[in-house]
Amino acid sequence: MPSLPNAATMTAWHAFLQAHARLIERLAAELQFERDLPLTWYDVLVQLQEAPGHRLRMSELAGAVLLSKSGLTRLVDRMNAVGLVFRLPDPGDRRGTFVQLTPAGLGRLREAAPVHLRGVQQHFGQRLSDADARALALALNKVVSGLAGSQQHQLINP
Amino acid sequence: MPSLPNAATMTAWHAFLQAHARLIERLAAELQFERDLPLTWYDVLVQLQEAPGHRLRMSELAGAVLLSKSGLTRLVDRMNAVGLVFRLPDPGDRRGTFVQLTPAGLGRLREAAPVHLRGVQQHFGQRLSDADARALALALNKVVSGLAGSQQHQLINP
DNA sequence: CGCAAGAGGTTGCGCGCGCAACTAATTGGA
DNA sequence: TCCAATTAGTTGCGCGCGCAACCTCTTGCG
Repeated sequence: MPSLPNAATMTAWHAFLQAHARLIERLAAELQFERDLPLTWYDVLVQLQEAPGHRLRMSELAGAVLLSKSGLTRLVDRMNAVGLVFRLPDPGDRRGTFVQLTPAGLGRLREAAPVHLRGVQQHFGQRLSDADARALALALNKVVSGLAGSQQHQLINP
Repeated sequence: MPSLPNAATMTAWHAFLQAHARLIERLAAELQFERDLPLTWYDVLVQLQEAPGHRLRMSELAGAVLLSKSGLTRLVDRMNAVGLVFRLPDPGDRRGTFVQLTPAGLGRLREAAPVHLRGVQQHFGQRLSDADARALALALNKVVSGLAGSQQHQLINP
């Protein structure tokens, strides 16, 4: 049975929440105002750009950008409507759908990336020593792998 | 002019985003299913409980829980409707409104806190050594104070 | 085979939030 | 003193998201 968090843990926890909220707010605002691009759209563009053939299955993409299936469906609808991505049926599995980056989408990403990366460096990287960054990555990856290991919350008996 | 983030920074950044998304999702789900309480409500209850007289001004509370004014107005509406908090005019400044915890609200908080704190320990604190926790707090507080210092994004010339 | 069980996506629906406009009260000059 | 500028909070509105139900296609087991 787990005990309660100690003071050091709670301090880290509060700093973590504060940092995330402020950083995301700031980065999203910068991207929106300087490149007219929501952060969610940017995430999709990055994931597709990194994927082989610049395309991913809907479900893979949903997992990568931490969105629900329905949320991604509508997001892809919107991005498709303005020509940044398009849908492509999977010939091998006719249930499946690929999402692929268009040249326009790649262009938008190339415009936006410097703004976003500059923000990450300016508001996050710049404040951290190399040791800080390594310590952060190490500690938070422990947390992530711990969460990935434990299973879904038990809701009902199927 | 800021340079671009290095590899260590980007690694830390990705771990940070992953950890936050997974942790919040998990903690919110646990609180919802075990105590039928949204995480946002829990945050409000905590802030009020910590405040002198168990009450805060709307604007102070909005800042503390990282919500917009309108968002907090509706949230307090809902929590008031089920008797966890109530509004109280400020006699000293008749524009202002206090929000105060009811006994029922304090009760709900006391039921919920062990669940939430157990989750923080189990999914976050437990994975971290004392040194990890201190390093996290130190690094992230640097980030937060950096953000607090830089001013609002310049939108228009008034 | 043939049909039940499961997986991939989309749609109906409602909710929580932010933005901008608004009201009411306070403050600070000229 | 008085009125413009500011501050506190609420309301109208629309958007982005998750949940659950649904449809289609695939898989596996008799």
